[in-house]
Amino acid sequence: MKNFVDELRWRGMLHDIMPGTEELLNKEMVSGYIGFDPTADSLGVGNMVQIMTLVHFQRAGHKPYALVGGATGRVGDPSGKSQERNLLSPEEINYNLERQKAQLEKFLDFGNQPNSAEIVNNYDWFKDFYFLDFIRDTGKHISVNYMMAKDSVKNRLESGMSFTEFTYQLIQGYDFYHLHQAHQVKLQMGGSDQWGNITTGTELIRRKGAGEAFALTTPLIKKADGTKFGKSEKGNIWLDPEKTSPYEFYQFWLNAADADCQTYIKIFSLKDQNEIETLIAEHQQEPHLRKLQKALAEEITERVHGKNELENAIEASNILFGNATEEALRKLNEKTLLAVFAGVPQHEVNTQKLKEGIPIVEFLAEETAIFPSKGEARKMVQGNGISINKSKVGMDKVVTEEDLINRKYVLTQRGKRNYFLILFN
RNA sequence: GGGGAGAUACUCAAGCGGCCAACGAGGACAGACUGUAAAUCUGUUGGUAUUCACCUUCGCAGGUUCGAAUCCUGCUCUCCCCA
Repeated sequence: MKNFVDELRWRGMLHDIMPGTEELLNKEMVSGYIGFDPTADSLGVGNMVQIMTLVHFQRAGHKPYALVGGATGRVGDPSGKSQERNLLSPEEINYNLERQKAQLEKFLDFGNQPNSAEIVNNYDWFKDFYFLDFIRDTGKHISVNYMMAKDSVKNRLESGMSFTEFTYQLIQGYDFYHLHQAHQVKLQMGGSDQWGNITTGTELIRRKGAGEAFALTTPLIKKADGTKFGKSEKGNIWLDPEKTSPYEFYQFWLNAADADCQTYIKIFSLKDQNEIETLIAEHQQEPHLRKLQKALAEEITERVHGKNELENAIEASNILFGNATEEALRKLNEKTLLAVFAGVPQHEVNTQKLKEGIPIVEFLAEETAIFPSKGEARKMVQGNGISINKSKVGMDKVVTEEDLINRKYVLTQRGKRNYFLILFN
């Protein structure tokens, strides 16, 4: 049995740990769980820290439980929230749960080993709970004073919070108790913002005389520039390829800042300590090669989206950012082309107009709405900022049938990074 | 209730009768450099027009004037001081 706590420690994934936890983990196979909140129909990279915690937990020989919050999702966790949350309908929650389950299965081993992962839904044990039973059997053990002392509650006393959210910690606490009784789960893990909720659980277990329970939290990751991890300009980075294309996903990791990717690789990579330390050392020697970002992006993209999608993402990146020429672009078949430019804004133009040829400014401003006005389009062309099919164009450019790729497409670039795929039909 | 100051483009902020599509700063976008980075340098930043030029914009509505962001009147809103 590997030392799980040590593993988290060198990876920088240990924030807080209850006394006795490490001893327990080194003594026997432990069942531990982390809860996931079904407020979105996909997990995002922000959830990956927790997923990886479970992965390392399982790799150390322990038994991971992923709890999806069918019940808690109906209440709303006030931790770290400054406002009361909107409640989702039961249908939305169920849909979200199913999607998240499928994603968890990509990371954890659900086979037939003693320490195979399991997914549980707390709605299963809460759905038949009677309110009176709950407040008698559970509420009796936890005082309001204790609940009020939690940061998640204290921080909201000024702005106000509903009774519903106030009770959240009891519900989550009861989850722990239930898993402790039903599955001998002795450890709950989570982000450091969950410490309060988790200790309500250990407290409940202790007061109900049910035995020992332990807790461990991971730090919340922040980016070096202080902004929130897990978001790009376009918004959240999701694990669902429908919501964030594998290409965008790959790019997200590839674009990580130098300072950040040293933290990330320890958290998100399954490589061992030696290998990671070597990579970091190499990265510091030659940061411009960005070995870390590449290793990180490749490993994670492959795990989440598979080898095929990773290769497509790399290929797309080479075409979009490498020195790919017009020839390389023309060599792509239609399917790859569309895959590469999935997520790029598209415009449709009538093919008839091509017979005459479309002057570049008209093409940019009127036919495709890439620019809102002709003047702006003209200035950008004069400023050497427009490429058609990877080649810079000047004011004399006229778009004709010769420019079509696969007889249907014209790739337009504003600057280096903004692509527009024009579809002729 | 009394007195004062102000409202300018994405934001801040000049301009106070013609030279104003409006100084400057920030932001944004693009170019060079670079690592698909940071920093730096350069350009663009109301619309139409290849040029001349024209149109629309300085809180809103009127007025004075050959000509108004600029002067006058009314209105709306904001801030400050005294009660």
